[in-house]
Amino acid sequence: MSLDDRKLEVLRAIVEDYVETQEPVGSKALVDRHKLGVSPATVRNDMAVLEEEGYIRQPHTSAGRVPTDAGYRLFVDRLTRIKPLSPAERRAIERFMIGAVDLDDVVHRTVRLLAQLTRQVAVVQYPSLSRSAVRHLELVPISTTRLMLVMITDTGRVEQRLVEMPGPVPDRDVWDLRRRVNEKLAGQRLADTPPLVAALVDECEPASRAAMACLASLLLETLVERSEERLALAGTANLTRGGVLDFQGTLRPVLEALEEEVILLKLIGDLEPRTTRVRIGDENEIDNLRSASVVSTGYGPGATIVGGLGVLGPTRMDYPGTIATVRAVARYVGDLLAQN
Amino acid sequence: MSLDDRKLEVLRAIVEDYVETQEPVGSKALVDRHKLGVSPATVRNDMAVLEEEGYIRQPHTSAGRVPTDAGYRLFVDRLTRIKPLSPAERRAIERFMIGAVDLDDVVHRTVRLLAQLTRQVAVVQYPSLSRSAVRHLELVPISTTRLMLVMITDTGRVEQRLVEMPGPVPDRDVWDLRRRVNEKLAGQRLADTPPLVAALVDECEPASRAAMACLASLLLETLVERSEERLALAGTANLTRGGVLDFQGTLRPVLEALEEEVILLKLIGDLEPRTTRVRIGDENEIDNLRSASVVSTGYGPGATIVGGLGVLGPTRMDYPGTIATVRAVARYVGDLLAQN
DNA sequence: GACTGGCACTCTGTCCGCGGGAGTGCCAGA
DNA sequence: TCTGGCACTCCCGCGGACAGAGTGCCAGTC
Repeated sequence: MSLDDRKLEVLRAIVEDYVETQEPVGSKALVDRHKLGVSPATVRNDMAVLEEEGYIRQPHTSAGRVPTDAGYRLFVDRLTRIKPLSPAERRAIERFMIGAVDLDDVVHRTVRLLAQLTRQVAVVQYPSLSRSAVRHLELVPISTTRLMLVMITDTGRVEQRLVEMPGPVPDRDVWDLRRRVNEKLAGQRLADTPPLVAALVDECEPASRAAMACLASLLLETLVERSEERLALAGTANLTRGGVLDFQGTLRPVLEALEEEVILLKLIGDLEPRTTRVRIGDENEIDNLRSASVVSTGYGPGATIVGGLGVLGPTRMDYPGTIATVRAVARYVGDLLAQN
Repeated sequence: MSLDDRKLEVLRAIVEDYVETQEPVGSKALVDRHKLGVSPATVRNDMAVLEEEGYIRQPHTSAGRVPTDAGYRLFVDRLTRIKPLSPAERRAIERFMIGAVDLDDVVHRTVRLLAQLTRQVAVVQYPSLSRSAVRHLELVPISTTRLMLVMITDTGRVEQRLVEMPGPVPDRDVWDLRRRVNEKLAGQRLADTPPLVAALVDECEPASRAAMACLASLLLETLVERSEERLALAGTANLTRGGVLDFQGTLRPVLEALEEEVILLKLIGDLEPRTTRVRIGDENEIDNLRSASVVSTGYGPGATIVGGLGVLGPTRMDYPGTIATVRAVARYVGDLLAQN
């Protein structure tokens, strides 16, 4: 056998109460707070089964029960009632995001908004270069042998890199380079550019080939291969809510993980379209985050995904609320990007 | 009377021991560890005086002594022996900074380096726009009525902003605008530009005046007035070292302060040239940081200062070491910038 | 067969009292 | 002016006692 409806209901009640009170919940308290229609003794029997199945556990004999990671997982998968955003939250989103002037601004506002609404740590990835298309490439002479390469993408990102040329480059040549590069690459997705860049060099007359090769290698190396990802973080102070009880005593490992961009990108940079991913405790591959949960999703204009965003908090988290908020914010940001 | 040499020596010993052990230090331990040449009883008398003068205090009767903020202040002002960097530290700086490819890279490496060397929270301000000069302004058409304005400064910063033009702007006009703007502004410090920008509009023939006015107002508003400052942060995990004893129990207020760019800028954005500023505990204007100390200094190529950097940690901090490191890193970054 | 009330049991958190230890302040003497 | 000695104060850690919360189990009921 496995779990009948009432046992699931008991699990839900335990999760909900524990998330709220942060204290192990006992059978008595449970029947008091929830209309389960049965006596504490019955609930105790159900709890024993739930514990045997690994969904809840006792911190110690004769304490109340606490959900395990598996318990949260079941809760999220099967017991979550979709919780619509409150009007106040909707208004907060609008108010926060209105008047954003550029991409940087959008990303920063978004991450703060997320942190504030969910009362957790928020992470927002900038639109990924590899998923963006080149809008324009600009070459600006800095000195006789140095050019600044500025790339503007259709998602609004602006990336720049200094190019050390093999020799002096007269203005005329700069114009020429700029024209060729743009003709070839403008409108192309960055992921598709490598062969085009190679072709650019091949098609070059010998005179300017050296310069073009230099430019091309830089383009490939720094803008495509290293495919620079950026992200913004906010709300670390929220980690200190609820005492140091969450995160088993120390924030240390969590703070350390949050400093590593690579880790954060792994967390929110999952690419499945239109789904919200929830990683609970041990499901996280990163050891430092074994006591944390991450809710993340992709965002982008229309149906395409250009980047990820999400929040991180204790496993003891309001999953329905957090999931709803993350989704809503992602949708809003997507719409904002679509307006460009 | 006030403090003779031996009393100062006692204070120094107390500070040094307390910083190291994080425990109140008593008279006995003091004479054991330091060659003071007097007995514990004598030291006790000196301690009584130091306490009366407000430089040390007892957590409770019959405990050892702990330096007060004033004690640290005196220590920093009068008792700090300059501590040269270890060869290992010098090597770490070199190794860390070598191969930085652009300004973003330099700033990020710097902030991580600082955090690692001092084992504290590090903050680095990007070169301030208002202290930079315009190297080049670029206008890139995004759509018929939208331009992307890209500004490159002599400190390597690249800022961009979307400009919504009053009407369609043909390519010819874009060239014209770009030429005029650059002729007028290139080479000027940003702080000096407002009258020049105004002049730009005045000198414009009526046909393109509307467009220029639009561009000008954006330039003024976002690039000069709002004088956008950026900064980088690293090492927050270091706040958790030494238990939660530092910061009187909760990291909360400190983490909150670190989220506010405005606050951080106030902390490290002090402009006096070539000095290192130390703010100890209560000397901080920000309430949330009353239990923290900040060591900051300016950096820049040659003698000019273009930005600030510093570290934040518990008042119980190794001041001589931290000051030396902050200075050394600032000098190194300055040299790096000068090479451009 | 499923549910319930009752009861004994277990474990935690807390309060209390009690030394041991560290450190001080003071005083008399060198 | 410094020092050794001494009494005093206060923290800290330990063990025991106790109340409270919660459980597991069992016998009884529908």
